[in-house]
Amino acid sequence: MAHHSQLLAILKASAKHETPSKGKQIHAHIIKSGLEQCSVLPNNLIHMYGKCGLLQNALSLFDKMLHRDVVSWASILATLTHADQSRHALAIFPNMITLDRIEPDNYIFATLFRACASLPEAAKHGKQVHARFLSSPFSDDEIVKSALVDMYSKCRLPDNARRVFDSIPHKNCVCWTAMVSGYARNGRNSDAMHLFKRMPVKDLFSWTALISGFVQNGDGVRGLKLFVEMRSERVEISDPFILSTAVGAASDLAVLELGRQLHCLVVVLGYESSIVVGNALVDMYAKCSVISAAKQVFDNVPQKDIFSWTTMIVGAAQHGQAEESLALFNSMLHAGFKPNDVTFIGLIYACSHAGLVDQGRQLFDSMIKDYKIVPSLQHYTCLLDLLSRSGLLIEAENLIQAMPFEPDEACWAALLSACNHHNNTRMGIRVADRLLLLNLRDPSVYILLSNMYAGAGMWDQVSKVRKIMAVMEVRKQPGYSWIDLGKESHTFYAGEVLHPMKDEILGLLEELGVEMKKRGYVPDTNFVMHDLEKHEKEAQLFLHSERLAVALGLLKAVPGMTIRVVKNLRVCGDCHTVLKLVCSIMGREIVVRDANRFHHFNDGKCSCGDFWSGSKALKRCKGKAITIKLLHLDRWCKCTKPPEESCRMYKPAICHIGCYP
DNA sequence: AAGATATTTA
Repeated sequence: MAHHSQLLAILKASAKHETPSKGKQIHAHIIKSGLEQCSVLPNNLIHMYGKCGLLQNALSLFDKMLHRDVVSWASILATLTHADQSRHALAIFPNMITLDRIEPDNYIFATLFRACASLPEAAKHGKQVHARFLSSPFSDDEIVKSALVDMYSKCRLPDNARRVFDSIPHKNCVCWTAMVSGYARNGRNSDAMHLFKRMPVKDLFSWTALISGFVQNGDGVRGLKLFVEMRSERVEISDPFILSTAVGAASDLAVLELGRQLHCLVVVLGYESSIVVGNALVDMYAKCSVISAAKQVFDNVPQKDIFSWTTMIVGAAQHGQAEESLALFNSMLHAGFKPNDVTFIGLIYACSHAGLVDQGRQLFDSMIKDYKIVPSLQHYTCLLDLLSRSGLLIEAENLIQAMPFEPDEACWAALLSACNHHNNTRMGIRVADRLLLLNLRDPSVYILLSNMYAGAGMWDQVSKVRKIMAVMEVRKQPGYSWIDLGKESHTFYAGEVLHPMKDEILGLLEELGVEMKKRGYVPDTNFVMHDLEKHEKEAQLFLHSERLAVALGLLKAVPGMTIRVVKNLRVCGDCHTVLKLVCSIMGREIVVRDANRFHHFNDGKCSCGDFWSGSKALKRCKGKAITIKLLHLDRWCKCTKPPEESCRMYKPAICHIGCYP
């Protein structure tokens, strides 16, 4: 057999190419010939196993080693960290000092900080190790400082990161990117931008860090503009993450044409079979309301992972295709995947919106028993929604009392809405009284309250609620809707028509109104919050943003094409009725993505089965603007700002995304 | 002789 140095060379090659078979043979040889006395070969073996993803082999070798040195420790800690076992790494680190009597060196520090970075709650631990690092002989090491910048960035302490960053005399691209990413991921957009501009050398990583920060913070337009700028600076796209980020921005904004262009770019650049990009495309088509295209892309993702399956399951669920969600779930199990917490949220949501009570309950139980997943508040909210929508109100009320979370506004509102729907006034009043004690954040919940009290003839309570509503109205986020017409996109706010085609839009709506009345439409003014005369309320409904956007679509979109509109809030009940009539009068399919789900209007019917008024269970408030936390999927409709600038954004995008100018 | 730092989707 070969010499020591040749063995080393083979181990290095095995590690580099992640092909462990040769390396394993050498392991056997090392044991047979007693070469494990010296730590060099075993250390390389640990490294090789780590690189090849064979954590157990690495651990058992490490445990058996008689003479571990600092390199053995660095190798095993790095292996654990890369295998997503950072907790384990931090847990065994003290043994290095107490049992093996070895002091950490710069490699150890860098790895430990990386481990803390992947555990955002480990900031305290990280700070202790930081103190130790400062008093060590390695306190000037710049790689360790880079790792520290990254750790503080990921532990939501960007200012701590900045202090370390400023202490690095010769900054390389890695630490610049870590710092830009630190600002970007913590919502410090202008700091991120400012620092990015000062970067002496920018590479693809830095662009990705910056752009993904903007997208994650709800500014998809800004993110896409930067992507276009990056393209025009001819930065080579040598990995898929930037593409998945850009596609993700198109999903948030529901800009289908831009999404399609990005899809073309993906194909041109040869990332069609990348899972990261494939999953983003599936999500994009689902969120742009073309669920059939999502399924098509999904079917063509070659090596599906848990994200692919869950994205598709959730997408189908949001489009009201419960059977499809459940069928996908079966295929997923068949393919050998283990569902996770998000998968079950999608599944229970699907059951809830399709009235599949028993299925949904079984899934909830199976999640706990068979998959050992501890249900979160979102899971309980979905289950609660399932029971209450199906009229199992007592069971729902018991659940809200028994669940191990404090029920929030959204939970009570879900139950109240169901009491309303199923005409259970007694429980409704009980729930309404409960809600009235809370300082409600979602103004539209008060409409439910008011209607509930009015139904019971409790006029004192009605006037009390109305008074609160008058104050709330001021704070209410304006409703707006937008429509993507390919080369331009337009945003409408409720109550105003700022558009060059104003007259045509209003004219069309008038005309449609006449035809709707012939078909028996009577405006339902319960959905107007203001205390106004009846005709004034009707005038408000007439200018709801989703109608204006649909009208523009009918006027300008290619004849026969589906009209796709996105609304920041939920579609109001009256608009829901109107859109059912409009789709049938015009013979056009209309799809509206609202804050809660997708509504496919076709042939006078809606895919939601008219249970639109169901729960607001999945709505949460965050900061000033209402963002929607549907299905615990934070990225859902993160547009806290409407994409109003996108009219100008598109044209350059079309030239620059696919090819250079 | 060997080990370390930045971008990512539901």
